[in-house]
Amino acid sequence: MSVSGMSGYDHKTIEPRWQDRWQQQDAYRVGIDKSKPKYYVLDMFPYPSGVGLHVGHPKGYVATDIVARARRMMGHNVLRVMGWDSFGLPSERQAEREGTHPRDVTDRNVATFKGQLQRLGLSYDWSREIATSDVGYYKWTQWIFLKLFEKGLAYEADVPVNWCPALGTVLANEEVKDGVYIETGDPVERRSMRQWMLKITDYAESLLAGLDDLDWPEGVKEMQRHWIGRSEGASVKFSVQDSTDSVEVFTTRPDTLFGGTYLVLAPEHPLVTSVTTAKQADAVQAYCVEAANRSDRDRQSDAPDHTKTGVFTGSYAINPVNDEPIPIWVADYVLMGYGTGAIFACPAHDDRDFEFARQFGLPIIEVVAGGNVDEAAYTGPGPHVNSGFLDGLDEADAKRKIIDFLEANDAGTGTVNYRLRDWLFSRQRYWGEPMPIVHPELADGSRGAPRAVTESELPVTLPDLTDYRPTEDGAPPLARAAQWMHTIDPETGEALLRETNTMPQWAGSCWYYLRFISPNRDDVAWDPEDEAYWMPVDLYVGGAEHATLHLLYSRFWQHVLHDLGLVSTREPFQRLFNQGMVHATSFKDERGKYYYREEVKEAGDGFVNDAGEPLVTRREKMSKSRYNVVNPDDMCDQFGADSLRLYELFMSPLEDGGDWDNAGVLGMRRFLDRVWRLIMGDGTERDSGALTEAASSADVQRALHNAIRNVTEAVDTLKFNTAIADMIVFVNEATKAKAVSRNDMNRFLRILAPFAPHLAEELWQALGETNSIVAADWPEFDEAKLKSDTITIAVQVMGKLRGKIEVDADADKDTVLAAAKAEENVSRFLEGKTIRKEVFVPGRLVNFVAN
RNA sequence: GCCCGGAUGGUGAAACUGGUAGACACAAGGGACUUAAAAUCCCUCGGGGGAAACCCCGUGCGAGUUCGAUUCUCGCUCCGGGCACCA
Repeated sequence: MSVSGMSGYDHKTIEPRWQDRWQQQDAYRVGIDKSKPKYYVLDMFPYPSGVGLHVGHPKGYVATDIVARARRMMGHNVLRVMGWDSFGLPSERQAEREGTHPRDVTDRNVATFKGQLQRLGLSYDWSREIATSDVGYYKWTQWIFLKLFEKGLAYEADVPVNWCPALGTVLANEEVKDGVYIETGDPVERRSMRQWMLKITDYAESLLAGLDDLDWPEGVKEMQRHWIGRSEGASVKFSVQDSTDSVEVFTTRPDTLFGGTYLVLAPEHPLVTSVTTAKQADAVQAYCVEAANRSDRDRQSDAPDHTKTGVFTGSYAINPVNDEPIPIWVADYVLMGYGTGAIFACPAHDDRDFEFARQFGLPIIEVVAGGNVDEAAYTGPGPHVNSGFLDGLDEADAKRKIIDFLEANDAGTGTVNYRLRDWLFSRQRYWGEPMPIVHPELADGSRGAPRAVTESELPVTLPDLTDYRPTEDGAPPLARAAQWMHTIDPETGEALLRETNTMPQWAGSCWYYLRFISPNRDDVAWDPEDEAYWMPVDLYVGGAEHATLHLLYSRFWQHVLHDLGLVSTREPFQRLFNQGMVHATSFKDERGKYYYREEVKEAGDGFVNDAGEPLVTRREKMSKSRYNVVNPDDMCDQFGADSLRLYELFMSPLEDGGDWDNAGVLGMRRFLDRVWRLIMGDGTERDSGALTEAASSADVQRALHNAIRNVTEAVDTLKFNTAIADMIVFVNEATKAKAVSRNDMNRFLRILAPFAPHLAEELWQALGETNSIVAADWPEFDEAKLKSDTITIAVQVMGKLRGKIEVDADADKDTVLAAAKAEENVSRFLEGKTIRKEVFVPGRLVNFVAN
């Protein structure tokens, strides 16, 4: 596959030339004239991994680049920036393997990424580049943490973590599966460790409410709503028989309390020991130990296929609605992390309770009519029965009445519960932000209560280390930096110990959109006036994989900052768009080994390897491990960045990923070659372009104005694939006509410029323009030019297409109907029939209903 | 299991609030130009029938609403993503 030899379009000289020129001219410097409207378009910034980019990554960047370039031409100040989410575990691991410092690894990876992005001609203002691992950046991450701490939203707590003894480190939930570390297979155990938590649960209601007005994909909003998981119900107090203890449970169905036949505590519930009778003590303890060894994740992930387990404590609780004693059980189908860690079970109307009751022979009492509770739990609607004063009521009324009853009898209240948990914010890792926290060093060498360092002590810089693994006793790696860890209070001289946990990778990405506003200021995190001008982000484009975590965490910080009066908007990202994942063909043999495209041969219908064994070909997500990545650098070499940019968006709608095909890039290259020839000719004597001073034909003009209209709309709707098709149609029309006016070509280059900036600039200058096309005005389309004198009307008989007629665009209904009836084929189908109905759709079709 | 998306030619895909299914591109085939090749330009390109005009069938499957359904409704199948004992 190669590009045309005769064409004068040589991307290898044009693209570097204009990239250099734009850089010299500072063409993408963000404007500061605040009288102009602003547009903040943001890409989810990447984690600079060691392997570099493949062609799937820049799809979103190209889309935002087109929006940015077009908006500049439309007269907006555009904030268009790029940075690096550069703290994180992979760099730390890579550094460990190479025996270098994570900072060096990071710098090298950033350089690779940046080089690849720059070749694509993306119009970032690189003077605003940031990296979360730079001291000048993380100083302000620490500053925000102080705000959270001061507001009581950061606290320490003992929580279970995934501890991997072999690696001597704590692992994230997503790194653990089936009790082992997914990468090495080393076993992971649960340990309770003191961890920093952020109280995101305080913002559950705020985060839920804020979603309504956001211009986000409905699916993402739904996922966040589900993640937050608001449920209304009641908290009910059950006193324990013959004891002063009482158990509090949360339920969304307080109306079924009369059907409560037992109570269940989570194995970790603090009352388990005190309610267990001496006779049951051994059994309960054995059960709890076993449950403790299974991680929360395991307990939950295999839940559906597992039969329920549990053990009776020996005691009874008193049901407050009827004073009946019901047994108290311990079972791991109740989770300590949700509600109160205890439930009352109503097996007749809850699937899980039903299964458990069946398993252990516990009674099942129907309290809502409508099902058959001997067969299965009934969760549908129906009148209450066997429920005393609730009998006959529907669910909503029964709930109201029972809550009134509970409140009147001091046995419970109506409450709201959330599925959302507090955010585990500390990591026992090196390559992250140190926490701006110190503890008094007590006489025995242990740590006292945490307190914040003063703002003037920021940044708390990350000390240099050579060994990044946690210490033998499980302390984070920063504990090795003894000199750094031991410090003194600058005012009192008190001995202090620095916090040795670092922040998770999410921290830096939580607020980077704010730092881009004033990236080079070291006196403030962001300038308040500039913040008020630029925020919120008008368009945020990135992968759907961040639907909950990153987007929820960022919103949380923004809400807190808004409550503190530090930012002007409550929501950070007004409009969100998820670009799709790019797929490519992969080749795999029976053993599951992958092959590169170059290693396989076509054979009949399929492909074989060198040994002639048939291979399975599949369309899979593009990734290094599947041997199906395409490097954007290769595409830039072969076809040029402009062709690559066009293909990224032409291949499919932005929200669908699409299947990569190098031949498609060639197709875009052919299109650009035709654009070149229209203006420059093919380099031979007999053809020196198609430009005329006279006006283009009506057909050519119609195609041009249609393209202008659709490209203009696409800047807003992001439907670039069809916009590009319309530009192609114009170029095909103009090529066929062999003549197009200089003026029209001038207009066309301006709508092409956001897509293929290098070629457009080259040809723009060839037309005699002296200012850069980057700063040219956006062309308007002329509605009148879109209309044609005649239109084609489809003619149907009984809903089937029988002919087409050509009529004047302004022909009235009677004229059109007459012409339709006269059409040869149509008249044949109408012959001998009576027309019962004439359907007339102006400008489109007529349909005769006849029999 | 639950929630959210999808399914259209050999391929990626178009089709605006129900109105000419397959724009545009890739691949394939044919032709022109050329000593030849590349490039370029032109033609064909959902399936079947027919010399042609045209006809029949066709948007995952099965029903329905309608003059008319890729589009709306109901019931399925398959694929992708998310959540998964959340009381």
